[in-house]
Amino acid sequence: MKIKSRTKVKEALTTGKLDREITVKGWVRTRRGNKNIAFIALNDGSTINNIQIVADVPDFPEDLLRQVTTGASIAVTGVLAPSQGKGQNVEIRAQSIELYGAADPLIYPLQKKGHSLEFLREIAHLRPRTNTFGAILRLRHAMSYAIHKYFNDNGFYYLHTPIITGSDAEGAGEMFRVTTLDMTNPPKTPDGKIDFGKDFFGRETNLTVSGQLEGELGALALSEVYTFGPTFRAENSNTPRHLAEFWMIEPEMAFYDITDNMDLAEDFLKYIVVYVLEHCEDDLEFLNNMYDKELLQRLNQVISTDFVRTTYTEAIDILNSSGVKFEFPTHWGSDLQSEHERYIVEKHYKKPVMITDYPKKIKAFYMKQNDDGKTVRALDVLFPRIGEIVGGSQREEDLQKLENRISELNIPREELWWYLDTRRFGTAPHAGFGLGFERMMLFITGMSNIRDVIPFPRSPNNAAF
RNA sequence: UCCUCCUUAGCUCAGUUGGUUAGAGCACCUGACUGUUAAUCAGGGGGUCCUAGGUUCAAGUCCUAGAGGGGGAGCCA
Repeated sequence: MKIKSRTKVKEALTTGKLDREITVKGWVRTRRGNKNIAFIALNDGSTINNIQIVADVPDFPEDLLRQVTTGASIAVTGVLAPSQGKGQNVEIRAQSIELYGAADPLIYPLQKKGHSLEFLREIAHLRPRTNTFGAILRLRHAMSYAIHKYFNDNGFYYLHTPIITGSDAEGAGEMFRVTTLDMTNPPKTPDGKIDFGKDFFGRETNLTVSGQLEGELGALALSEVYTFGPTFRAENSNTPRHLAEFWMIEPEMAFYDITDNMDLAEDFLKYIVVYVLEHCEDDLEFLNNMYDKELLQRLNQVISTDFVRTTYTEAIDILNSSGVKFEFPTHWGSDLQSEHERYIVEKHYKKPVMITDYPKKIKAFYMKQNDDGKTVRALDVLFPRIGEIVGGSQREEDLQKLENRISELNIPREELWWYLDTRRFGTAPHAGFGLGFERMMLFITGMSNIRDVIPFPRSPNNAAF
């Protein structure tokens, strides 16, 4: 499909078919020049690179060029020609310029100078027009596509798990309530509680915190499935690594054990990195130069090394014999804190680490219990700079063991009858994990705040745009 | 939620031991320049010093509270 009479900037810059008349459309990044000649840097989002428009000022109405300022949207028709100046190979000699929309330079917030990421967060409606967010959004798309392609090519089916859930048993975090009840005067039960039986679904409902449980239902029928959708956590987390609304990828595979799970996680993560290195060179180079001089080096290192595979118990031993004084002392049974994870990944191994076999006390009910009676087949993948990027496990497929664990943790069993049915009928070994999409974005882009790798971030006290 | 730092022009920031009319760079406006590269050069306009109290002869500067933001921690992906 081709839009008649419009050439994308990316194509114009790379086509090699010179001395032909083309039309480009986009937004002005800068305009400079004098009363005889004007240079306009035009960008349409198809690439981080701008195309240079050259206009002989006397050929155009004075009023028109005056309005061609940073942020304005224009269409330019002219001849694509080798550039006379340095800095670009080709340029367009403008024959006609049409102004779609001016951007009053007195009040347009974006300037041709750099802006702080904090300032850009306040104008999230305009920040896609910056080099940085153009690069990030193109990478976000490329990664999404790579994820679907990877799973499709490997025989996985994309399963759409529900956004609205009646299950409160997953335990992955605080949930957002979904209701149509009148909040100023909700119906009450005889004992004074809110009567959710009168709510839209006839029960309490929330936004999903994970598609995993439903993912398991799919895996125990289609063998390999994955979800890729929005996920909601109402935790009051104020960190550069947490969002209230984020996207999560959750593959779930029948007949996989914990080792298969690790093999998949490593292969999958490397595939995404290879994909963006091959398809997003310009954007990555820009981010490498502007934000993180070691970005490309780190990405290349990840794909050329085997991830370390170790156990929780070994990790504790490493920490205890490290000689490092941690703020939180480590002992077998305590959860690994950020400082511990960082030491393991960044100081001890200096590469991605997969840790398995955590104490069952600190992990979720559905994880497969090991024969030692103390640990479960959990899997955390830790990345340098990011920390935990993947959390998963082999799942407990034994009905009796699963029910026992549910009882021990006082989880309401009746809400999980459908989940337990999978163990009752044709149960099978299976495993899966969750990848935080924006965490992966942080790693790929070198950005340091998760609010800068999603177009419109939602976090405590912030749902603007 | 806890700890900590920050908030001065449209943006990024300086502002000394509290002391006259609060500064710079960029942006913007005007002018100059026949090919620029975040163009350059000259000139100009632009301020609720986050808000509310307080201390003081005097507060951008010190104190208290609040709001917003950054970083760290917890929760996790």
